[in-house]
Amino acid sequence: MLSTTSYAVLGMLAVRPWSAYELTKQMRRSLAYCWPKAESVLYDEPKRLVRLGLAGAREERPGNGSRTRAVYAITKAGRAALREWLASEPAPPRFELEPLLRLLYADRGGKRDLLRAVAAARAWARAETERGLAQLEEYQTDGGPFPERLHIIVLFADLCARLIDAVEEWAAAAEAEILAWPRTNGLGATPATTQRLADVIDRSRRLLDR
Amino acid sequence: MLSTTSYAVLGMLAVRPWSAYELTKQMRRSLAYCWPKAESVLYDEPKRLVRLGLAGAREERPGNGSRTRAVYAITKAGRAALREWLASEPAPPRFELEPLLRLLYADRGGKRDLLRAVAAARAWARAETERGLAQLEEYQTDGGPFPERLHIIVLFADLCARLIDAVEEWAAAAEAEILAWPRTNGLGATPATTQRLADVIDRSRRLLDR
DNA sequence: GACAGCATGTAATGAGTTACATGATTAA
DNA sequence: TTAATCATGTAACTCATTACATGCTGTC
Repeated sequence: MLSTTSYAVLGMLAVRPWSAYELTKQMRRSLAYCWPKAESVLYDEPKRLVRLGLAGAREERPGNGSRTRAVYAITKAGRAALREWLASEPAPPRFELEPLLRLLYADRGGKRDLLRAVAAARAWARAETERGLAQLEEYQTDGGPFPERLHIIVLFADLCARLIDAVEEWAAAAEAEILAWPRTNGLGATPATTQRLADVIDRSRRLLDR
Repeated sequence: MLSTTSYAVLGMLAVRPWSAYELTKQMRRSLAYCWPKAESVLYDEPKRLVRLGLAGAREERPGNGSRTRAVYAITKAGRAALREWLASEPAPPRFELEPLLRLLYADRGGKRDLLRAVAAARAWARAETERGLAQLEEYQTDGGPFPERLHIIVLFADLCARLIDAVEEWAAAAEAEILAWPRTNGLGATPATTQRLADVIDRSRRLLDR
């Protein structure tokens, strides 16, 4: 009856209490990599958790007389619900890649269009790597905000980085290949395509053999 | 005003005409990898495209007297809209990984729970690889249903395979590390964590240096 | 001749995003 | 002192999923 998103928020509250705004900041550092949502979710979802008794809200007037805000904390019942969810079966991964969608129909557009989509993917990957690297260096120097959770955080970052790397490496190779295309449509099995197909099959076979 | 999902469907109609049911079959072979949606979308969305004049519907009584069905085909206006969309800037990738979300809060559950989530990711990756491999071998032997589009399809499959590989490789490594954990919480910077952190940073730096 | 499964849809509900609103703080 | 940005939220609307409905087709 709760959505996965509810548990995503509940899990953050299990780490420590946060205001909605603080949750949005933290989301960019962690949740966004595995469960991306709009910020407004972090204002709505905690209210629902409170209604269900899984979290509590405390009105707070931070510092000197500024606007009051709600700070949410997990409850005993909330921890129990989270434990129960953690013991259940996870849903499979889902990748949303608009640049790849554009590739799929690239034969209806120009080379320019396709190169732009691939470049966008690559630029995204490089930017994410840069952001991620900064965060990781923080962990290395001072342990970050939750040093006792570092064993989890680093394992988490490892997969994120691998996925982002995969996008970058692919985009670089794709760019090179597409540049050599005379046009976008009707090429079929070019030598490069045949070679790449063999490579992909090879990699897949090796993976399954492990 | 149209959603990306609309263009995803419009793009399929640009390849050839399909009935809604045929679209759902095809979705499993391509769209699902970059733009996963429920099947019902493929019954609703074409109607919208027809309302907007971007597609046409033809009632068809397939074969011998079975139930009639709608077959959708793109129109001139539809091709123009698709071309225009292809020339626009794509949205950035988004990864939804519930197993990774569970890792993020793994210190609230047992090792058993975490290992299950990681195993689910790994099993998913292996199953996808198997499915993908079968499809790729088809392309290799007979060119598949759209041989003139193979240059696109193989480039598409390349990224899909890389992403799935990344999940599998990570899951295998993660499984090994987690098995060696004495518990899920409070470990912080273990030797394995420190090493892995250094490795991830290293990979990121090398990527940015390219 | 009934039961499973394929093919074709529809409707209700819930999730998620975008756009807006408003108060406080800081920098020019 | 105005403008920009941060901080805190709300509302409208769209999108997406889940569950259901129904007819046909083969098979036991």
